[in-house]
Amino acid sequence: MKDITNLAWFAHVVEHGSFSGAARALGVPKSTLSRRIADLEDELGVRLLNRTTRKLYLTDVGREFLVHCQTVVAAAEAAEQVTHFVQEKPRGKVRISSPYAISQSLLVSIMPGFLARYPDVQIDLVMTNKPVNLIEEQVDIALRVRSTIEDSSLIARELLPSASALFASPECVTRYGLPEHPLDLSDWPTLSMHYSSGRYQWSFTSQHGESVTMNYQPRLITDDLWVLREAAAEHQGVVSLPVYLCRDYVEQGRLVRVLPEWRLPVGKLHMVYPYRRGLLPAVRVLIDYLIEFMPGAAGLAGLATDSDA
Amino acid sequence: MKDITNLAWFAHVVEHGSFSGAARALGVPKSTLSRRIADLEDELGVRLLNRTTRKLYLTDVGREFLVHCQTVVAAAEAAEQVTHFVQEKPRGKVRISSPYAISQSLLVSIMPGFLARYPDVQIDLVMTNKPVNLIEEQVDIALRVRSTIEDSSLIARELLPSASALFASPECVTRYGLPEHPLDLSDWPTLSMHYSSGRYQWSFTSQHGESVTMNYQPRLITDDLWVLREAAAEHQGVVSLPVYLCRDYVEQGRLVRVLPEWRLPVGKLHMVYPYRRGLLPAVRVLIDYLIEFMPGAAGLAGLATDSDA
DNA sequence: AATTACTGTTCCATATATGGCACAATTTTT
DNA sequence: AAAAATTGTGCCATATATGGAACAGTAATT
Repeated sequence: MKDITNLAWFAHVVEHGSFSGAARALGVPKSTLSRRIADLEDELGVRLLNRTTRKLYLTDVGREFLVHCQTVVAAAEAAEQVTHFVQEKPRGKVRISSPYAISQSLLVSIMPGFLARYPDVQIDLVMTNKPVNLIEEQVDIALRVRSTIEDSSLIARELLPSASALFASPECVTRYGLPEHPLDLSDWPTLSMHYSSGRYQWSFTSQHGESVTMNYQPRLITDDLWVLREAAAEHQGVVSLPVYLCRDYVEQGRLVRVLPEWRLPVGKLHMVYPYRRGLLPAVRVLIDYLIEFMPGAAGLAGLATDSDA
Repeated sequence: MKDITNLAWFAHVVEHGSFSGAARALGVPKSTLSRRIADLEDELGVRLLNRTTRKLYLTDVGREFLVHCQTVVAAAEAAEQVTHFVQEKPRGKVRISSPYAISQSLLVSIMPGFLARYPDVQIDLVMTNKPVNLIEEQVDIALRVRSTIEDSSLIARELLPSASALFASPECVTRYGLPEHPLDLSDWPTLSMHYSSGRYQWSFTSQHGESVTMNYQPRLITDDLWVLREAAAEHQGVVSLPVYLCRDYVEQGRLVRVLPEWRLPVGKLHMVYPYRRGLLPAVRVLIDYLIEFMPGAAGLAGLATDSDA
């Protein structure tokens, strides 16, 4: 079948009872319609309509043929309807990928509000600490903590600064001595998130502008911040963690901030999504919602902002 | 919806799992396929497929959309199937129009053989003595007795000569006197078929080549030959009738041939059908069957051929 | 590690389809 | 009776879509 559109046009011609009428309804020149139906008949080797200059008569074949053509039209309209449906208001599923820590601390606190505001939207929250390929994982939005997002095929929106600092248990500090300078940490056991680069280092900046880069060999590598925090609280070593994650533990005396005068690079919580012309309303409103409410959620969760970094 | 073919192509792309595969299967360049699907997505404002260079991923919308596209494909195939069905062997209905007399004397005798030979063909025999418009009456084949068929949009096949002669009842001949010359009929009551021209005349040719044209005012005008024959047998006057129609009555002594030395123009039984590229097998075989068996049927029915005209 | 094969997309000269017009045929209106 | 309106089709300059080649990216193979 060369051009299925011809089937739909044929159905319209029959239903309007004339080429001219159907042409007007379809917004197509009647000469085109005439030729296309004639082409269709030639291709099929069968006459569908007998024409006088004034009236059309369906052939027997045409009559049976018509039924299926009408099915084509109905199915095509139903197909189009599907796309209208998800476009007229926020509807359907949105897959969002987020690291565990972010999900547990920030997302969970704002999701109820979002779900209440958009009752026809379902959220599929994929929690993972691994870097995700948005297309392969079929994810609409991903949250990432990075200093910069380099992938040009993605749109990146900066949601929050996410300051990190070094933490260790008081017991560790007692055991290894309170460090005054980054190099004092050289014989400390260290913990770290997994980095695919395989290079583990801290880049310190003092309040006077002095820079020190220090390589270290982590005793524990994992891809979950919470695990790292527990390990640190259990005296396993010193670790770089988001400030907001540790605030409670610091207040409880389970962790202390190490080298508070030296800053580590401020990461940023990014939201990334693929560049797409037709972003669905459901995805759009989640993006907007995250932009609007994530900073507030971070405040409630005690996330470090510049002022307390 | 601009081009419904795109829906079918989309379905094929999904089912093959790749543009290249679908392109090969459809016999379409993959560049065309790629562009058409992209156009479709733009037109709908929705992304149907997420592509990597190696794999395709249906979006949620695409998945729902696909169902209807598959319906389109199935319906289009079903439509095409309808046309194949009636083309692969003689099948379906054939409407044939024929004058009453021809139907009753000739067609009925050969129809059983035809119906037996082609069990999947139905014949719709429209008996009428009025001139039929093949298209408006939706007739595939019409039988007509004319000297020539002038309509160029029709294909005319000559089936038989159909000689006519004048007949009257013996009683009439006794009453008005046996005519020796056409002009002897001038005071006879006359009967005639209905002619739309409104001009009633007999054109005689003698065996010596002499021509005489005689106008007359019919006492009875009808459009059925059988009625005319009965009227003549009932002594209502002289009438021009096909020779074969009257043979039985002549043998029974109910009618006699008048002016046997003077011939009337020999009409011809024609079969006409519209010129169509795609003549269905069912129509084709009926045409062929009539050409093959009508002469024999005429012989059995005693239809006048040249030899007995 | 390097090579090969194959993916989907883009480009652009070329081939194809389009659509305004004219036309013959017919119906409706004047 | 004549004129106006409307039908479906054929024509042809023009606009649109096509499809082969090139390309960048990825997976499988060597």
